[in-house]
Amino acid sequence: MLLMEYNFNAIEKKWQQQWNDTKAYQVPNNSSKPKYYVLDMFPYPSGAGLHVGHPLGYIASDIFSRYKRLKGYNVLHPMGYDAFGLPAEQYALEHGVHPAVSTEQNINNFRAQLDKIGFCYDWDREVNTSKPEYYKWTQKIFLDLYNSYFCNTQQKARPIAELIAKYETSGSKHFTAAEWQAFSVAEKEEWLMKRRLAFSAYGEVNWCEALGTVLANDEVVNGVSERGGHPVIKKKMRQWYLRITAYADRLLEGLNRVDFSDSMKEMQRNWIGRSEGAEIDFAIKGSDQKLKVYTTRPDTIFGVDFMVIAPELELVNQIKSSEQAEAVDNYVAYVKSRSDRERQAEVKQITGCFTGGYAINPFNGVEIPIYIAEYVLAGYGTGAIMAVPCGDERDFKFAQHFNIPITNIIGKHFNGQEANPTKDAVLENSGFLTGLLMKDAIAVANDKLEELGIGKRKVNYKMRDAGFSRQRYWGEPFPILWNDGVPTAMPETALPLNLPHVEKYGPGPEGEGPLANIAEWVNTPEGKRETSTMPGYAGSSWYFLRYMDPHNEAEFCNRAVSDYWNQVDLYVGGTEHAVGHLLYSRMWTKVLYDLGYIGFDEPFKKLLNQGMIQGVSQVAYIRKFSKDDINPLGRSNTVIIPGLPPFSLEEPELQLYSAEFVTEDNREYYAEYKIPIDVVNVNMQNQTRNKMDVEIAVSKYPARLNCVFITSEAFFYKGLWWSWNEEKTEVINVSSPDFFTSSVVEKMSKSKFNTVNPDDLVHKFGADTFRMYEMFLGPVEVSKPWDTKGIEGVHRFLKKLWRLYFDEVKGLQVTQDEPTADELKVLHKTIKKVEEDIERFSFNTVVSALMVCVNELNDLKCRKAAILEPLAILLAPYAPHMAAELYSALGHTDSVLDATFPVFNPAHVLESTKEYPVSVNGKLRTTLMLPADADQAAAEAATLANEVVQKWLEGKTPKKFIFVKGRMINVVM
RNA sequence: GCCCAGAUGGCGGAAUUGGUAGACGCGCUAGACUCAAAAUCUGGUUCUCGCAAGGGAGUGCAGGUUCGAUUCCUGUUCUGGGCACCA
Repeated sequence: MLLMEYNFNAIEKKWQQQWNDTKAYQVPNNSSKPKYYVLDMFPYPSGAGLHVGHPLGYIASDIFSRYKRLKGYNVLHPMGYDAFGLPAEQYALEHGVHPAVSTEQNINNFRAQLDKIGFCYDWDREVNTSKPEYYKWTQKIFLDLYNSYFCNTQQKARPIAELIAKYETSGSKHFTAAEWQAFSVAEKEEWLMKRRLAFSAYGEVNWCEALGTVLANDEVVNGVSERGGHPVIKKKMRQWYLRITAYADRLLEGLNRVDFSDSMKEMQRNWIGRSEGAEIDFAIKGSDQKLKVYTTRPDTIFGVDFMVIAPELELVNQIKSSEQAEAVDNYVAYVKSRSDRERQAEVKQITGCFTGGYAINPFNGVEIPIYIAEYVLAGYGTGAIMAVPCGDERDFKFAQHFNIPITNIIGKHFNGQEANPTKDAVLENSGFLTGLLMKDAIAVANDKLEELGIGKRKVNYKMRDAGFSRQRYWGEPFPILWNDGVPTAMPETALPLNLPHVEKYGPGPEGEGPLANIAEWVNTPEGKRETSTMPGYAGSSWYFLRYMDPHNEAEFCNRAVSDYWNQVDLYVGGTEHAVGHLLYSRMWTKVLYDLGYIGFDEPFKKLLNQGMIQGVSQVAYIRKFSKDDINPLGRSNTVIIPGLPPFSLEEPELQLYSAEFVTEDNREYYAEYKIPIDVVNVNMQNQTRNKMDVEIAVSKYPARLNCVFITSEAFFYKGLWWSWNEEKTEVINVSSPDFFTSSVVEKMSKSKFNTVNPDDLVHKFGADTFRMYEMFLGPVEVSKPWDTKGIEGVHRFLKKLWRLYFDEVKGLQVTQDEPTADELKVLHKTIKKVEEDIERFSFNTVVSALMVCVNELNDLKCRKAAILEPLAILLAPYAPHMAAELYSALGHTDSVLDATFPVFNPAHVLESTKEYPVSVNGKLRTTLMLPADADQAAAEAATLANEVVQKWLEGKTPKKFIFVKGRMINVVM
């Protein structure tokens, strides 16, 4: 009976088993077919499991992979796990479960969920970054980074041995060869550290004294630790970094050679933040020190009214006057508690502090007061800016706030009310620059600065070197040993350096990671091990290479294999990785290319961004009562229920108000409360409202039994509805009075009770329906809320499609008759649409096209194999199980996976006539049937003879007649 | 605050190059089948005036360019993502 009706459970089980048994998704590393590499962004196997938002991109890439296979490609489509990371360690801290254990559980769960959806991954290529077989190579690539430097002449990475050889023979601009040879090991290492691509230096971290640990930005909320609410300050610690800034220009250049969206490229360009400007040295009054500022506008140097330097600069202590010392120290302490983002985001409230020091303008000798302010960050430029209030809005506000007199150098272009950042004004009041157009003056000022030796042109990048160490346990250990503060690299032959097992996940002494607690691991005869571990992006910066050659024990990826698979042709993932992962992996690829390990320097040829599927949270309200308040029904806050002790409505978590009570006016008196329950949409006066069944809600979540659900009709408490009777509150006999919720669209998250689990949907409707529905929701790149209701429409469509082939009673009904012209037209129209839309990643409209096709074939009562067989193949990327079943029912013993995609024949869709829309003055008035080859003259004659057109012309002669062949007709009068 | 994106019926969305706005699906609604229900099938469904024929308005908001704008330009509002230790 399997063949009669659409039994998706049996069909999907059968084909998944068969594809598994025949290794149908195994991909060889060589083939006569052209190659195609489709990759999903590396997932972190979170403990929360998959919700319907996760597989969106996986389904899109799966469809594309299957499509490419039908088109005759050898398609690499792997999956694996970015398994190191903070959440597993956090879970270990709280529950004592070792991260390796919880990670494995999560992976098993993740895999089981993925398998149900029917993906075509080649699971023989699965990788896991937390396995020594994998992180051995992450460590090896780290050593390559450590043992390389960026050669400015060749603009590429070279082995550091070449640099050492150069130092030994010819020295550098800082030292002679003889001096180099006389340096101690530590001194040599200090110089080399300035060049290594992976290097160690001091940097600031979020330090929480109370917890004795370094915190991730995620763990800091409003300046205090998320756990416990302890103060968090900035603290300098020795850290590892990757010298990504050396690659800034090449990362910019590479963007021209990849197919990413313009906005994605724009975000990366802005992140890199290349700017051309000048560094200028200002003398400091009464000091030998210089104040070095970076500016992109040296033309405004005569308009400098004050300087602002980053509060954390060492210089602050040297220039602060004794009168200002206390204020400066207080301000510096305040800034230490602020995150970089807070420091830049705060614009309304201007903060800062005068240091008491003055810089001297080199051109006119004017004394310029030096301030510190949080909006200047030490990491960008020189950490000091020259402020020109007439030309910069923030400087202007700062000057106003501190009553600093403003110098006007642009005459009438500055009105004294707001700054004018123009470059097109003629400079006034500007010494040797007076009379020049500002944009021309930039070069003149730069020339002068360089001539006088007080400044030089400088290209700057906003991007900073990437912090590469974490004071954590669950990450790759560094293959580095320390001796008296000097690091040495372990030999590659000693890799992997295994992550030791620990029993405790708490921090080590001095904020070091948990590894510092294992003395026997840290102390070795060769030196002390580095105790921090690598960050999450270490393993994910090169994983796309390991998939090509996942079991290679001799190298991370064989060169011949990476030459075959080459770049990832299609990379699918979210925009949230725009500047993190994508930049890091692009940098690593460039380094590996420079060092000759691979033959391409951009990892991802085409990037497809997937939108986020948001959850719809249901909200009830909690009344925020004040002391003398009465509840919204005009009664006191106490509800009396006969036979029960009176309860007060002043225990907010217990009373949930129906949304009908909340209006715009009184909204401030209510707080939102997320409800874990599905709702029913009801139409009321042309408005959709969400009605919740309180009894079901309570039965599903027994903890809610003690809640009071308040509606205008009655309230629900302890499983009963009670009336709002003036005299006495009594049980009423009603079928659920309406309890309304309002809905909020937001990120899917367990805490908001708005997650939807794909397993339930696959169980109820089948994987094929689920896959199609995810695509049908909308464009894959766009974020949209999930609505489970619509899935039934897609399920109905698949059943309808099934019934084209099968009669419930009579079974397979397909005939071998010759198809009619109409039937061929429907098929070929669909082939064209499906192919074009998949090629442009418009996956949602493909589903519509298939629906239209099935509707039309149904109208034509088409049961012909010549039509239905190609249709099954068109369906295969989206609903592979059903397609396989139909294909085999049509008599095929070969696999639908390797069928040939139907070829579009334009002869079948030719039309002899075209219905033209006819507008008068741009407004559509009628349509007109014309021969497809009608020319302008014929069209004009037919149009003017048309009754409706004549009516609108009112006897006048049209001024203009517009005819766009095959498109439209417009008569202008 | 800065960077990026988005806004179209009751809902998700379609309109690919500036050319018939609302395909397809959900929901709603009327009907067929049924003792009834489910399932299935058929019709209707942007708003608005009108018995109808036929008008008018309409793609967040305000302008502009054009014979013609959801599409291009300027400004603006709101929503989402990112902002360097979540991944």
